[in-house]
Amino acid sequence: MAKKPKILCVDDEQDILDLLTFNLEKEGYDVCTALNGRKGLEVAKRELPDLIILDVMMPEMDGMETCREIREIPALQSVVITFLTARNEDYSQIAGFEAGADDFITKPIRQRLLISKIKALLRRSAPSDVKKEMSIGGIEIDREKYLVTKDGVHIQLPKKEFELLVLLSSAPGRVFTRENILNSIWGNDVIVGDRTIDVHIRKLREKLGDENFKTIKGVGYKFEA
Amino acid sequence: MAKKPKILCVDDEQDILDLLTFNLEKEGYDVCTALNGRKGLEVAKRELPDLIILDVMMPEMDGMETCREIREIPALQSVVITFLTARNEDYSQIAGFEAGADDFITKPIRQRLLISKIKALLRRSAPSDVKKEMSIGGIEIDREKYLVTKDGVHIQLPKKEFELLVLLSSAPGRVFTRENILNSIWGNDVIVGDRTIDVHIRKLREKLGDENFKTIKGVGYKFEA
DNA sequence: GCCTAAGGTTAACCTAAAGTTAAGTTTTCT
DNA sequence: AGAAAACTTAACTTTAGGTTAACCTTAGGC
Repeated sequence: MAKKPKILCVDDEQDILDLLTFNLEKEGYDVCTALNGRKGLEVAKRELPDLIILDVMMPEMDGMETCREIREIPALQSVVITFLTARNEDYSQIAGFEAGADDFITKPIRQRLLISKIKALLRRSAPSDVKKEMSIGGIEIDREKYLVTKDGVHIQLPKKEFELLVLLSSAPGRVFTRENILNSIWGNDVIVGDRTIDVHIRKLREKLGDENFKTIKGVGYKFEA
Repeated sequence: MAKKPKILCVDDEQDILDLLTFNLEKEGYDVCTALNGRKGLEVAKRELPDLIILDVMMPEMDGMETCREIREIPALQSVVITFLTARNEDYSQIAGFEAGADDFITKPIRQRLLISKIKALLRRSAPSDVKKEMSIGGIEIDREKYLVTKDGVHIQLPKKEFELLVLLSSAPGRVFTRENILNSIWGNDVIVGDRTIDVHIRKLREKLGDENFKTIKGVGYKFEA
């Protein structure tokens, strides 16, 4: 079997954390916890869990805010986040989905339902193991050092170009649609013209070789060796 | 932009269907409806929607049963299904997840919440798409990479041809009618001549081998190894 | 075995999408 | 503040690929 999925639970009540931990560990998940939003963010960065359960109501930094900040972190972009809310808080669900939540669990927690939901959510999400450095076809990319080397020569790329390269190279061969690209580099809300992407692609092609960046007309772009 | 996502709503109350249709169409979705489970199954087979909203309580064939039967159909295995339930029916949610549901929407329907949920579900399901690669009779199809390999040789197919191949190969051996094909690749509203499909089929036969694409005269086409 | 309708073939045409360039704008750095 | 670098936009060109129309072939009912 694959590695145990890791779940981070964030709630300000220790009782709830215990309850979640007990039930989730019984199901074979690897559980970690945090008592508030800020700590949750820290733990999330360190542990890179597969799923995060966030209480909406927390002192200091609430679930919404935590969720938004988590979504800012590139390594956690694809993590599944579900909120924990009191029943009948529909209005908060709307804001929640907009903050980047994937689902909601209502209190009081029904154990069987909790497990079913978690399973359904994890079933849908793909495993995400991202390496810090990579080398494909003479091109080396070091995401942490913000450095690109082609045939042994360092190339300093501007931010947007670098982000685009990182995105495309995160799954070599995979096609990213313009929508994909806009969402992950510019964010859902920012609107930039379509030609902007082309221009950045052009720059990359100029600097790193035409042949590595393929256009799939009507679909998007992909990076290949 | 990508093709409009297609949503099938199944409920025995016309009022609810109208409400759903109105709200979803306003958001730019392609909506179709059915008044009971059995009809829902029929429409689902014909239209191959991206998401299905099923009322749990329906005469004749209830939501659970419909859901189970939908999951039996290969072409619909990865469709997102959400149930429509009365509030406080948690017990039915457990059974629902086990029947293959992805989420629940509670009545009375809150419009903003409905839309948020639908968006979140479609967003989540889009990239996963369950199986990304498949291999039938020497032909490998990788949806992510938008890449087809025949006997070890990469073949780059144009968008429409690729979509057609993906559709036909999603249920090898099954016959897709021209109507099926038009509905799922071009969408309900777009109208293209009949010969257009033939031309794309021809291209596929040229590139991937005549023998794999069978014509059933008067009915449609099927893909076989 | 003929006739008809469904399907096959081809090449010309058309269009939406991507490429290109240069001119603004914004940001960053000294 | 001023200059340089990065980013975005706009206007224009190019092109892949989608569609069509006109004609040809074939299956299968009679």
